[in-house]
Amino acid sequence: MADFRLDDFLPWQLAELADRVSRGLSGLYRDKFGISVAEWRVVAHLSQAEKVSVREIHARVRMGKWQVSRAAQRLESRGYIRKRTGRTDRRLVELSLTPKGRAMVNEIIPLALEYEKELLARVSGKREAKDLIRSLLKSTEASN
Amino acid sequence: MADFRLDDFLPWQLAELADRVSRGLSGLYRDKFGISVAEWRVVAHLSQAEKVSVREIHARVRMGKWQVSRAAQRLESRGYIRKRTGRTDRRLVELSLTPKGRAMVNEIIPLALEYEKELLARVSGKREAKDLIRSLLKSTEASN
DNA sequence: TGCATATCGTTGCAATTGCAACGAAGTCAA
DNA sequence: TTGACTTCGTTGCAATTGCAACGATATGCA
Repeated sequence: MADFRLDDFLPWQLAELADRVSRGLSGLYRDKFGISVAEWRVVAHLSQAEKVSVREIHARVRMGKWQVSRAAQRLESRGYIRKRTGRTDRRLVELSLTPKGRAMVNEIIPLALEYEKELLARVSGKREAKDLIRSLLKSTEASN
Repeated sequence: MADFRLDDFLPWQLAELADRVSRGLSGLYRDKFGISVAEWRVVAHLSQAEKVSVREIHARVRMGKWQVSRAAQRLESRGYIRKRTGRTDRRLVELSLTPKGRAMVNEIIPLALEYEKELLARVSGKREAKDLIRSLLKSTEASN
């Protein structure tokens, strides 16, 4: 039963890899803008749409909604986003980027894309790589 | 600059995937044996070798050494491992599985391997998949 | 040998996290 | 309209985590 090597075990490899990549990437924006991974995810998501509710981000990015809430608080206090009560449904809180936040995102995104590119540069078959990840994500989708 | 989709971004995909897989896997041993992910990693690592020091696990699995230390404490208090001061270097603490711990590991490992197998089952090109992960791990190795 | 320095594992403490409970707002049916 | 029920976002609190400092041991150089 000694035929188990932890460093050949896919779940562990994925955890290790994700951790390294996350740390590497966060280095790109932590120092410069003082935002955390959670905060980066929120603003990155906001860059895709005009107004987004906490609920939507929670569902999409699968962060706890309290996590989104606290990230939004910090981002607002630093002037990166604006929070406004929803017009039609007043339970909702609409988040949107301020010009300052937009500027920050516009500065980070190229760095992030560059980081991703370099990550894949040394890998043979980038196409297959992305397909594989997508496939794995699909196959774990049920485990909500 | 709206050409950035978070859910197509590799770092985020990896984080999401690793999280899902980790949760799914831990379900296999959490209920049955009441051990955490950190504790599982320690015993899994111990299954490969007779005696291992805290230091070695810390370096290998890249858990904080205090994390290893605390996991070892809990594992010892439940009778899964034994801690003993190193013979030659008395600063070291040698960790080893008790029979009870060995039995637990022998029960978990097949489940873990089965889980990994199912994870890859729906993926075309398992060989390439493992190669890809290894390749990515290699390319992020410097970012210690 | 003796003293400075390094390493190992643990622990105290502060920061972070996750959960569960809450108030506010909305929905639906009677 | 009222009252039961649901949903949204926030927050209090407890558990977890990470760091930095510590005691104990080892090493190396004068």
